[in-house]
Amino acid sequence: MTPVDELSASMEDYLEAIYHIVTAKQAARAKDIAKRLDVNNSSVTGALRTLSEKGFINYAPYDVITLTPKGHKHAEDVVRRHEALMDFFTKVLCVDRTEASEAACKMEHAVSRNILDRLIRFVEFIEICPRGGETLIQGFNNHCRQEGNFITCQDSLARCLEDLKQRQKDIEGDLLETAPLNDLRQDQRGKILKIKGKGGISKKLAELEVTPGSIVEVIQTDTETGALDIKVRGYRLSLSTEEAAKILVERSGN
Amino acid sequence: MTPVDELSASMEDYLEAIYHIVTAKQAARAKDIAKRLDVNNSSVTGALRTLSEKGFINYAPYDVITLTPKGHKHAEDVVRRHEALMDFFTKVLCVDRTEASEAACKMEHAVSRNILDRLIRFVEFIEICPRGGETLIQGFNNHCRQEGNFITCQDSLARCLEDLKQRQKDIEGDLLETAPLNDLRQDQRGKILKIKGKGGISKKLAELEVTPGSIVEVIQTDTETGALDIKVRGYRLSLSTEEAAKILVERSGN
DNA sequence: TAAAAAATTTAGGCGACCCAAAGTTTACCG
DNA sequence: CGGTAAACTTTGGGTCGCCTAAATTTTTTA
Ligand SMILES: [Mn+2]
Ligand SMILES: [Mn+2]
Ligand SMILES: [Mn+2]
Ligand SMILES: [Mn+2]
Repeated sequence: MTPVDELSASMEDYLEAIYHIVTAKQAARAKDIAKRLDVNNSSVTGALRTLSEKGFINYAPYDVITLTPKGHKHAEDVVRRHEALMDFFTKVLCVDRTEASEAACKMEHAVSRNILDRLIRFVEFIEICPRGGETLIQGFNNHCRQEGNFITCQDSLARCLEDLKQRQKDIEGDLLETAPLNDLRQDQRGKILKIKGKGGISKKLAELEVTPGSIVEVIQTDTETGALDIKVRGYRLSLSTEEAAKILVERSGN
Repeated sequence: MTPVDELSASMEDYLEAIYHIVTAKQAARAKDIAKRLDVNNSSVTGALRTLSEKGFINYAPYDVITLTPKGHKHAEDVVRRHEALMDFFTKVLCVDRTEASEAACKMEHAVSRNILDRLIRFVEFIEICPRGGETLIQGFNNHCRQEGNFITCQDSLARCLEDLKQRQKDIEGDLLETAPLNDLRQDQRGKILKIKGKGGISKKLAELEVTPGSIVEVIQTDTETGALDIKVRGYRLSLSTEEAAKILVERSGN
């Protein structure tokens, strides 16, 4: 049998499914899982027993299913891999979401820690680098489609220069500003300049290798409490206003 | 049982191993395969039977193993996937070769046709695009390593502009020239400008979706016959001098 | 509250892998 | 030619993931 802390690809998919169902509703039932993964009910029971034996889920026959802390953590990791691959496929390679998600769900079990990390950083970099961004992706798309009426290196270079100069103008007009993270609104992004303090959130971010230069995206804001859901380096985090205030970012011009 | 034309991940690995062994020596023996894949001899026998039944290899008990045309074709496809992922990991993500190869060999079985295609084109694009290339990758590496002394968007953009201008100068001095593919030497690359003729090589390239704009790399040249081994869109091809002469490329400044 | 319906589990089976140990075949040498 | 070592195959046994059919439990409904 596989070691108690490890999961086969199939078991990871079950765990992932449970995670999504538990997030949407309160708890998962075997039937939901079977439907989501398109497998037979009895297959689910078998998987549940395995996951339960290994301590990933709370499960008793006929009872409702929830994740243990260990299971939750592992599920989040699977989801992170899934989303990271998905982001790369959709944002960089311009593959449509359905196909990207299917491929991601197969590949997520085979990607190594380190390569995943580089991939996340690469997408981040392409999105934020002045020579990357939208226009690079556009250029890539043209490159893919070009049939005859392509451009020479020289022309291509000239165009790139044009493009960057234009962007410089845009940015100068826009005057990028520095702001605490809690000033950002939903869907805005920023580049981390500084993380104040030593313990608490600062430590946590350091553990995740979130450093100045990393890109943060605000996923959601709670208008009442001011709490933020952010995504950084592939991780989804929730921050209180106080915590967010400690993070200084340069607003991304977008 | 899986359909007769399809192979499981495991069987693909066996096929891949056989391909490499057959390429190196004349034919493969069960023992070589077992050693290469680090599995038990008896597992190899089982795999050989399966591959033989499905028509991928020529195999008789106690005899030497070779690939059928069908097997050769499928093996080349597996290798193409392996190399494409490997290229992306090493050239773009800067992962070291050993790790890249391991990861590629796991992921190669999960990557979809379309995504593989986009990936190959992306690597090609990054290598050839003026705003991509070496300096972009360097920028990416800096982005990964930066701890505190990172750059703001504005500075970053200025640097990029500098870099592109410099490159423009380099290119102007170098004056890129147009040449038939057979003029390129080993390890040189070029961007396809035009493919002359209708049938033969032209048709074959069209089938592989090799079009003007695609990047060709010369892997090896035969000084006697002038034949070329090239790599284009992830495919390895052998061309005679006459065939190569029909392909007009713009020399890559590298 | 008892029967019907729905959900879940159990039992049994299959295919794809893999391994250890035991048995065969082959190649080669004195 | 016989003996032997190396290479190879077969046998038997185990895991994993999935399925169907049948049994069991829970929930709904009349
Ligand atoms: Mn998956
Ligand atoms: Mn997934
Ligand atoms: Mn492989
Ligand atoms: Mn491989």
